[in-house]
Amino acid sequence: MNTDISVLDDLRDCMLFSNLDDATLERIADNTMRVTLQEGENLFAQGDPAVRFFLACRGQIKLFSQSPTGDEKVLRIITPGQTFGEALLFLNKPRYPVNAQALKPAEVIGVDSADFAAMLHQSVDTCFVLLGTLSQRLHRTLRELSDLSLYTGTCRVAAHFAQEARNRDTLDLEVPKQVVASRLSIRPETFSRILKNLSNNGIISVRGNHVTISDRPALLELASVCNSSPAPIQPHQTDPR
Amino acid sequence: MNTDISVLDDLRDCMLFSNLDDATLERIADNTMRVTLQEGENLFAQGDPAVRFFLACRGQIKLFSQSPTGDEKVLRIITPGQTFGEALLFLNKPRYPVNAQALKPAEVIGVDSADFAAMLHQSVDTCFVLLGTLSQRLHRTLRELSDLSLYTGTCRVAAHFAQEARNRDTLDLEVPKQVVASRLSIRPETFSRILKNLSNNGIISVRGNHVTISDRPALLELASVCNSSPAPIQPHQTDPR
DNA sequence: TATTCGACTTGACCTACATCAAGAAAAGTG
DNA sequence: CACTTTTCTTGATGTAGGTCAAGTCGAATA
Repeated sequence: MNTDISVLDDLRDCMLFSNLDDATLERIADNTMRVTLQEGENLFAQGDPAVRFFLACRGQIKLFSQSPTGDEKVLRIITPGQTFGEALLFLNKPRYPVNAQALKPAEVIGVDSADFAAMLHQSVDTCFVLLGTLSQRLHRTLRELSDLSLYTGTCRVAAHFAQEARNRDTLDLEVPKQVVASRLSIRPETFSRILKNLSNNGIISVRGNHVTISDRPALLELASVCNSSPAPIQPHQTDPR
Repeated sequence: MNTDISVLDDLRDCMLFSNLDDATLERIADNTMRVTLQEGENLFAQGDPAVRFFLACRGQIKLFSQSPTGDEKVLRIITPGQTFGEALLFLNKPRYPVNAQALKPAEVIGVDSADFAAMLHQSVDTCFVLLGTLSQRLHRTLRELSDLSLYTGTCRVAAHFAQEARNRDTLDLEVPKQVVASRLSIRPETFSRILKNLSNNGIISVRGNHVTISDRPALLELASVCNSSPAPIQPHQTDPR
């Protein structure tokens, strides 16, 4: 029996559980397990039976698919407060469709799926929260899918930065560049070249994992209209002065 | 007030509504509208306010995204019995994220979203049906997304045929080849070449929209292992005899 | 049966991006 | 602070698949 008071707190902080009364929450908490992951450690692998889903409390976790040849495609970066694997609740013989690996030391709470499903039956409100979450996730995924076949790499990078920076003129890459690249379905080398190109055109400037947007209109233009890069990706374009 | 008895029947045949009692179902049916679409006619466009979702009764409808330059990416083919647009129920300011266009004369039932959401609050079972539907759709979409960056066109075609044919050794393309191509994120020209290549290798044979699988093991091999085509796509490989 | 129109195919060519192979920078580590 | 390891960058080159243009085929229409 899990009497760890902090589990309750962590659950309560999460939208998905916020509609449940204390008694219900405690029952769920009883069947949870806290898992600590070191950087690079795997939480589960593609194909593993999925008897529980997770709430991230600390660190970062990447969800990624893998081809037989070992190539990876990062599908999602989990940050604290997010849940993952809940969608599997509703499949009959659920197995994780992706790998989960910690990008930095992480801590997650594993919630028993069957247990939670039973609770769900008692709370329509929670059903609605979950429905909302899954809907948004579905739309975002569909958008990524169409973006991938409709837009070039440069364009997807521009759109990503534009969204990531929202109203600010600066943003930090919270994960290694190669991971960002994979999320955008771009090879690290190509991603590097795209960044350089955008820099050379005075649209952004990059220092380490820190990106400054110097020409937002141009970035937005690229993000929307873009089909071919404005100045195609060139090797060593020197600043003519 | 919609007293059309056939609407009730059509709703009842659909999983999403099958758990509702007659009274509830009739209340929903009262607020539905039957829409008949000619081939090529649009049901809604990307960006339209989404006040209702739909149940397809007849025909085929393609859901597709469009780039500023007019390029299309087909995301889903709707067939009779399927619902679409329900996920928008749970967004605050819902707009259709895709275009919907009839591929052949079609008939759909439009269900008022707010109306249905209210009903949903009364039926946890229906929530679960919906959760199941959205989960599966999410997983399929995620798989397509990773397949797109991990596998070649040939491989995606092989996988598509393998799945479409399940246990049979034959399958019919239910939509124009260019639409299948777009679903697989392949240009019509390339799709044509891939089909020819698979034919030349004796893996399938194609006559019109009819595909026969002549070498299933080879097809499955391609579908799983494939990163480069086994015999790369060649122009006019003649049968050497 | 001729004719039109769209869907499909084929060829020639091109390009965005991947791959391979070194370096250069960071980031850890002893 | 040297030393290793990993990440990132850069260049040279290759290729899957896109683009453009010209057929060909087939179904629908006249």
